[in-house]
Amino acid sequence: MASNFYEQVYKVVQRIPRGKVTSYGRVAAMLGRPRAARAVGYALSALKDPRSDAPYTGETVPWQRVVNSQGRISIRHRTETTARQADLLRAEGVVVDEQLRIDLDRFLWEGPHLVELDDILNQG
DNA sequence: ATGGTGACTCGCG
DNA sequence: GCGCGAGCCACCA
Repeated sequence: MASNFYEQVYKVVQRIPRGKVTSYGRVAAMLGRPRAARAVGYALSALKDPRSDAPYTGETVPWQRVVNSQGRISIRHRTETTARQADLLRAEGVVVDEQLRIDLDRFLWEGPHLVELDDILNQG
């Protein structure tokens, strides 16, 4: 199992199918840390300024597919980033209304089965 | 080691 | 449904 928490977050996020979303809390729960939602958000914010040799960047990790538990794009982002997230999601078919809400009954990704998760974290 | 910092959540009123 | 307050956690100085 990868020792770096951020790396695990990125690996799981990369498995979110196009056109689907999940929440920070759910990603944390998948990693066995149900209360580490904030850390997940922090991990994704770190994608903004990656090291030059970093394998995980905003280009390789579909960060836009992670929203809050209410199914809303976090309004705490900088306005421009929020708008970009909405655009990216709409571009892949996710319906985002004017209040930046997404219907989780339609677009929520339930996550991988336990056996798959093990492979994701170990192999990637 | 210690404390500050978020792209979070949940429970209340 | 909305705002607030209080936990919670990995990172980094």
